[in-house]
Formats: sequence, structure tokens, C-alpha cells
Amino acid sequence: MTTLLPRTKGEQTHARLRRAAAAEFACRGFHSTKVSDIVKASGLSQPTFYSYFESKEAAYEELVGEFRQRLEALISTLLIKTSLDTGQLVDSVADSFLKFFDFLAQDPDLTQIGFFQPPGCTLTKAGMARWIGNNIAKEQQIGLFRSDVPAPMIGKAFVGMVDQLGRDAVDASGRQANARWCALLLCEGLRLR
DNA sequence: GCGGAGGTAAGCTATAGGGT
DNA sequence: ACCCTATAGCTTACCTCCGC
Repeated sequence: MTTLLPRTKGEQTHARLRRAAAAEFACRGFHSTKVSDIVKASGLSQPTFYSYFESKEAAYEELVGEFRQRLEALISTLLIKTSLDTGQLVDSVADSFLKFFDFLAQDPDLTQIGFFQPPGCTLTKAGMARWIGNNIAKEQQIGLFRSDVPAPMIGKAFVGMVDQLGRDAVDASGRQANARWCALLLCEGLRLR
């Protein structure tokens, strides 16, 4: 992920306000966060805040929107386009889970407001389930996954797993282990073999 | 002088709390 | 239940400062 560094003074101020807003929203939630909290944390004034954002809600939407955009971009890269044997399939699905866990760990404040906290999380998770469901449907069509389980349901189950395991405050190797367990569970189920 | 960036002060709105 | 008042929070008009 390449993030453009702010160059002009205005861009730097915008970035300062965004960082402060993300931290405050993540800490207090949308409704309990006051614009005065954000500007205090950023060392700026309220009018400056309103010269960069139409409203508190607009600032929140900008942050959550950016999170969703990044998430959708990530999901679009995860479509498996060729058939794989069982071992390769588990590896590939584990790699997808890992990319989600790494993504969630990348910017904790943005993740908090975009993925875990209401009101932003509801729409994010619905979208994520839909995008993943679309991927699964295509993968079912090429015979990668069983097609008797509806793709939208698999999408929702995937999101549920990411939602719960993504809350674990673990390091890179912990995320890798979690991703592996998720992939095994999703691809092979609980049944004894 | 001009335009961008940011601040001060004040107005507006919603809400909570107290009195009748 | 209704009204009044105080307060908090959001927004805006207008100003200064600074670099070009």
C-alpha cells in the first residue's frame, strides 16, 4: 500500500485533522466524539476543521469511505482464477485470510471505526460479504468450491471469521496461524476424516 | 496587493434540568 | 405537560498573518 505524503501546508493540515479524527472516533465512537476533541488533539481550531470538512459526519464518512475503498481493492486482488488441488487451495485461502488480518492490523484507528465500530461497521461488513460472495460465486463456477452452499452465505461466514479473529491483538506469526486455522476450517470443515 | 491558511468571536440549534 | 433557562456542541462571518 503506497500512501502519498502530503506536500502543501494545506495537505499537511488535512492529514493532521484526519489522524486526530481517526484517533478520537476510534477511542470514543462517532456520537461521543466532539469536533472540539478533534481540533484539540490536532492543535488546530474549529474553523480550520470546517474549512477541510463539511461537518463532523463528513469527516467520519471520509475515513470510513477510505477504509471501504481499500478493503474493496484488496478483495478484488484475491480472486482465485485457476483450479488447485486441496493442499494448494488451503494455502491460497489461508493467504487470503492473512491479507485481511494484515490489512486490519495496518491502521488500527481506521480499522476500529471502519470495521468494528457502529455505525460504520454495518455497511462495511455487508459490502465485504457481498464482494467476497461474488468472488466465491466465480470460484464455484470454475469448480474450485462446492456449489451446493450459496456463495452469499460463504461470504458472510468468511466475514464472521475475519471479524472475530481480526480482534485478536496478535503479531505477524499469530495472524499467520489464525489465517491457517480459518482456511482449514473453511475448506475442510469440522468433520473427522 | 493577492491568495491561502488559520484564528477569534459570536450565532444557531439541540438538549437537559428545574420550576410551575 | 409545558415553559424557561443554561449549557454543550456545531457552524460561520470576519479578521490577521505570511509567503509570493
